[in-house]
Amino acid sequence: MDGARRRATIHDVAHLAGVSRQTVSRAVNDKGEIDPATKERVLDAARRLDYRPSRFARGLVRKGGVTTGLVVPDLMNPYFPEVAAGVLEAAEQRGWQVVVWDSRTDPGREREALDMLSHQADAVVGYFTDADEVLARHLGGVPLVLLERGPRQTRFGAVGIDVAAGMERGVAHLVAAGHRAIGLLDGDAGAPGPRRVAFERAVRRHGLPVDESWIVLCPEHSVSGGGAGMARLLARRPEVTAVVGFNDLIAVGAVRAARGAGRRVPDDVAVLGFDGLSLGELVEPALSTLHIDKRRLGRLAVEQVARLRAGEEPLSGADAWVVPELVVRASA
Amino acid sequence: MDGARRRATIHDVAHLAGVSRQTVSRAVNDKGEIDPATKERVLDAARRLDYRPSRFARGLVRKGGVTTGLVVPDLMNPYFPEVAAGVLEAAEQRGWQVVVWDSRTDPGREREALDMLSHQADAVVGYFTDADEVLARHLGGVPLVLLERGPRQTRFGAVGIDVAAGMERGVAHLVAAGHRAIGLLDGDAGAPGPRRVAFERAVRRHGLPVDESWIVLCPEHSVSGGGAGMARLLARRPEVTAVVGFNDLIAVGAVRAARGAGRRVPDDVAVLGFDGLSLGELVEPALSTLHIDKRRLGRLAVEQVARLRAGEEPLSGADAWVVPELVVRASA
DNA sequence: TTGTACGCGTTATCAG
DNA sequence: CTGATAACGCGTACAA
Repeated sequence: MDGARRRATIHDVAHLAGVSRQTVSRAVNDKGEIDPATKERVLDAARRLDYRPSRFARGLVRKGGVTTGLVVPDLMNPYFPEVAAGVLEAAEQRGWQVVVWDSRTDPGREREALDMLSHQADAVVGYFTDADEVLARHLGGVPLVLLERGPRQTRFGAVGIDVAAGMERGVAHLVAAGHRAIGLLDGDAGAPGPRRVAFERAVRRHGLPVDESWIVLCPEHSVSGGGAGMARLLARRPEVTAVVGFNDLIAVGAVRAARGAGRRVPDDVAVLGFDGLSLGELVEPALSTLHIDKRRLGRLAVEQVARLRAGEEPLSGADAWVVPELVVRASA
Repeated sequence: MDGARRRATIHDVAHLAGVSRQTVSRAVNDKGEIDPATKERVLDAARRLDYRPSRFARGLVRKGGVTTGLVVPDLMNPYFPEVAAGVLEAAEQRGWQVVVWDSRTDPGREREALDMLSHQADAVVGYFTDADEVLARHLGGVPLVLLERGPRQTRFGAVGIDVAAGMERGVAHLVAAGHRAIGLLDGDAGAPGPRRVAFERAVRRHGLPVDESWIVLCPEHSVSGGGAGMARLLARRPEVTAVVGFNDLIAVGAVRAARGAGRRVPDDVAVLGFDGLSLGELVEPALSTLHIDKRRLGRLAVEQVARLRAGEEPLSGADAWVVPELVVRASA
């Protein structure tokens, strides 16, 4: 009839039903202490006016529930729905709700998300690339928990992944299998990320060669991005006999590119992923990978938020730190 | 120092800074009309008290932003993150935020989600199995848009998938390829769902046999669920030469089960999925499928919500109806 | 059983 | 530039 009209308030309902606002409140909230007849009359009026209590007014007086924001870089990458599932699970247990933002791996959009969430949420957890300083500026004091950042790297809450330990295991596995020419399909642009640093260290420790010629950047973090990266690596370092991918998607792309270039996997070149997506079991050959417990990551993040809010000591050490586990399948 | 203390209000800040609440408001909201010196003093006090404006109080007076709830059955199924991405995208464009719930395909949890969201959200979109009546009871008048329900099937808003048209195309393709013994790996328990109904109709139209012996139920909607279903179908109808899966995950499971049983795909048995997951391109053989534009589905749902809220006529016909597109790859 | 009066935390209006 | 005062919409003692 008229969609642009202001929404009905409790007052309107009271007026229409010929009662006081208090009575309306009782009827709507299904309290006792009200005559069934009037209650029906009130409810009817409410229905006719399409009345719904304002969640703001209600939250104001009832000390409304907790809302936390979740910022992920890319919902279409199967990795992130899994950590999101962990966050949702833990949040729900506490009766919290979570509003989700996809930043599309764009620092600008990450900041926009913060601007929004710092107003609408009681806490934020997510993936951010900016430095603490700039994050703080967009945060307005809202508690923040950074995903996949070491606790020593930020003054905010954090839940990390022990990339170094994972990479160590992965490289050791490859070396044990006899590989001496190992490449990295990296995903971190700009400064060397944890994976690259850990990779170089691990490879060096085994007395193998490493320099930037063994490392190619895959800005895409996708199967096709991995394919492109692998092609470049193959061109630059034809003698390569094993590669580890920044994540499973990239690794899968590497497998396909290797095969496309006429190499057998794992016989000619072994491929190791870093994620543990269930997708890895489905491809041919099945992907060996450093499996990360993503759900746990999400749950831990929520727990950190809870501690921050309570003013408790944040989780630390092994409790706020998930370590990748080597899963050997066919590809390596 | 003390986490359980009540949060500081604007009043506390005003008191500490020795100004009025109004001045605090001006400082915090970065309005003009305030002396830089006092502003700094106020901001300092706010910082010291860890003051953050109540989003409820603010929403109350400022006519707060729109929040919509999104309820999905299973975030770990790659299908749903994609529709979620569509919802988030469209919502963000309108400046709305969306709170996400995973119902784990449990009607009971779907209702819980409604109970919660009907209080905290201005609208809800999602997957629900209950009948209109019971949904309405948990909805308290909040606008609802049902995902993947025909507009004629509900009194709420809806965005549908033209399963019949899709299935028609799929079965036609199989028949054209010479298949005469076609099975269905269904996913809808209880009453026959749209896929099953459409399947039976399409197969019959081509003069082929159908009865429940050709149809097996996969309650799991996963790769392993599909595998189990395929195994049963193979046992019951060894002569089967083609199957269509309820979704791509189930179809992938079917492929693996078929191979495990010594059948070649697609030579001995063709497999057709129903989803269009990008995962389908990665498996071996690549999965033929009825591709659904899931992002669009999500975007349309948000658009429906917008119309509902504006009191406009909801989208209908082709505009609220996404039709699956046959993508032929290797598996069929 | 029903109504009155007040407070929740913030912003807007209008004086000063 | 700053400060009273009045909403915003609802819940809850307390009184009738």
